[in-house]
Amino acid sequence: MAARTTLKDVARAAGVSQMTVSRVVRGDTVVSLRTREHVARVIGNMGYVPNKLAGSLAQAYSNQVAVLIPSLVNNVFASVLAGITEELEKGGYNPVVGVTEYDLRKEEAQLISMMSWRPAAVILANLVHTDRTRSILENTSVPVVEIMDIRGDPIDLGVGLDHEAAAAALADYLMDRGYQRFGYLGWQANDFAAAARFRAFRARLETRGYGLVAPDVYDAPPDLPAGKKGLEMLLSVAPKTEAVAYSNDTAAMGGVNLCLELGMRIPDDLAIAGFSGLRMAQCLPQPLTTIRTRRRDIGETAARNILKRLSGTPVDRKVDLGFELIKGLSA
Amino acid sequence: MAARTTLKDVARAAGVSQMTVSRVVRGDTVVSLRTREHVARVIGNMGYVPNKLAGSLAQAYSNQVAVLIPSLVNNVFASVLAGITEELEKGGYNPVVGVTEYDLRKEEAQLISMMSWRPAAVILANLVHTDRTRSILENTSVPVVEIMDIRGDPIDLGVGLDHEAAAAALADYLMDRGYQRFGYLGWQANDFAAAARFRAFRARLETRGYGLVAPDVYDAPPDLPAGKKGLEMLLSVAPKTEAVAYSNDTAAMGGVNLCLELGMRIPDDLAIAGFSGLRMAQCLPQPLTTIRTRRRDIGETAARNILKRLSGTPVDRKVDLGFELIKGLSA
DNA sequence: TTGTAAGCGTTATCAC
DNA sequence: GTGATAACGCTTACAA
Repeated sequence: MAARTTLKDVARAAGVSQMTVSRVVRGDTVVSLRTREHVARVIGNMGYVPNKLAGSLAQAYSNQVAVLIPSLVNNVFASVLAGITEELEKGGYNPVVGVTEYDLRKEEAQLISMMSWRPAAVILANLVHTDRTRSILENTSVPVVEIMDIRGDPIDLGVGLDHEAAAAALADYLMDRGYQRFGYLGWQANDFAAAARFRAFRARLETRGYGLVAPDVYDAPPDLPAGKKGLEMLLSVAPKTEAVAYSNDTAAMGGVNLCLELGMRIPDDLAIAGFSGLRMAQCLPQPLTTIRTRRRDIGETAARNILKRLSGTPVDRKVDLGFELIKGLSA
Repeated sequence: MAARTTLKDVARAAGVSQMTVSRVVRGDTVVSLRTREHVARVIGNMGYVPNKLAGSLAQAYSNQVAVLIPSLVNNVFASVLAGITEELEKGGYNPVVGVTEYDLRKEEAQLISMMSWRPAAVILANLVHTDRTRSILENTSVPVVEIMDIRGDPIDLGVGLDHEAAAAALADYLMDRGYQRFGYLGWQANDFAAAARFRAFRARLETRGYGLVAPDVYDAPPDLPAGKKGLEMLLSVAPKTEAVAYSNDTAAMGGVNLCLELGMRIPDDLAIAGFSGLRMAQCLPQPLTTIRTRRRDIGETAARNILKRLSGTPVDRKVDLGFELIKGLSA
């Protein structure tokens, strides 16, 4: 495409004005059918591609939606993003993805960078941000959706679940099952939702007179090998642990694996619980006891609410998609 | 941000021209230190955010790189994307991600949409595209990198591995181990790299007088449950199968799981092999026999080559990152 | 139904 | 060093 063909080129070739071509491109029906067809043909021949840079500049807004998520490798956010993408496309919007790596500074930097593209809306995770980030979001005129955790007050819109309630429900379930010596293995110290779960889990144990024998939180990606290694270390410190709660299903699968290798019986020798409700973890010989969250739904709902808001439809300020305790065979 | 502050506003407030402010924003050192500091202060106070729409329009190119990948949920592409993102950021570029769902029509639509944002470069998967897609890519003046499979001729740049060679290597290994009755379980009929592996695997068996007892290819996401179910069906058709090659590690883990449940010994009753070399699959009680690919590296290299090309440095047209046979305990 | 003119907020270019 | 001016390619508002 040596010299890009522009509206002007098409207009000249079609013998009409730029505006008429512009109208045809955008499907404006005020243009007579005759000219519309004529221009459309010329456009096809010339391989004209509209320049949205110019279009959005003229319109003050783009059809891009800024999406800031902590991690792409984490299956949870991959699902959320899939939901966002699918739903956004229905409205003709495209997600522009930024990865924050659970780092609020990076979130801020990414947001600033994205705002300069004049997105039509912003989606980001959790309710905790830097002051600068908050200030930008509070002052923007475009819709902002904070997803995942909804305990607290969203800046504009919120979609997710109550992570503390979820963790408490799991703690209750485990205590009801009769376990007494609990361990906790968490990852990604900057994952605020996970941190909230950890605190709530521990607090719930304490309200009923129990406590954590050995809590450990690592600042690393919560993958299967990590879950294995974490449990190894925990057991070396507190070998009498009866039940271990993981911050994450994938890591919990690592724990299951270690037990298999050491010949420990689950849940008799050690009970294991996860968080997320990944399909994968339900395929273990003993399906994992865990909390199922509606990840994809969170993404879809966030996107849908943006579309609603952009079209002027009233939207619920906060949407709680809830969670579900999966009573597996691992605890 | 009721009325956005623009370059003009800042200029007025600082008592200089727009151009001077523009220079300061971009870190142009021709501006005297005095004015630079002064203007920087004013910018800070006013909370000015540059409008890249306008900037890129004026410059004819943006700092966005279009990235078209088949799937986000698939861990392989999540890693590739992570590599791309990290490396691109070093050069001040941002990825704009489009998901094609292994559908060439969607790839085409996404590409057209992205080209209208005047990206600085394009990254997409595989060498197979629609005619229209090819034509757009052949005619663009920006760098284009086709990743994953490199057997064949890239339009511009290519980074990946030879999937057929990898599949053949795996077939050889399995035959050398003495297996004779092979099954194959693949997913995502439109995944061209996977399809190439399937053909190559079968072809290699045939050159040595073997063949597939039961090949099955499903058009669904290759997750763990799918791998389990696929194997169930395969064994019901061909119970005497000795070794099953999976198109994908995650699905292979499903197969391992089924064996555990059925009490089948691996690899004595059934040998299982995967593809990708996910860390997760190496944490099974019996590490999976598989082919390790350098996913993250592919992303990094693709991005690095774009940066090189954009800065005028010569670049290898095709980069083969190779693969590695992991001799696990599952086959 | 179609066209004209004036921006949108930057940057390149060339004076000063 | 700094500034005026003309693009960049489109859309809005209004005129014909």
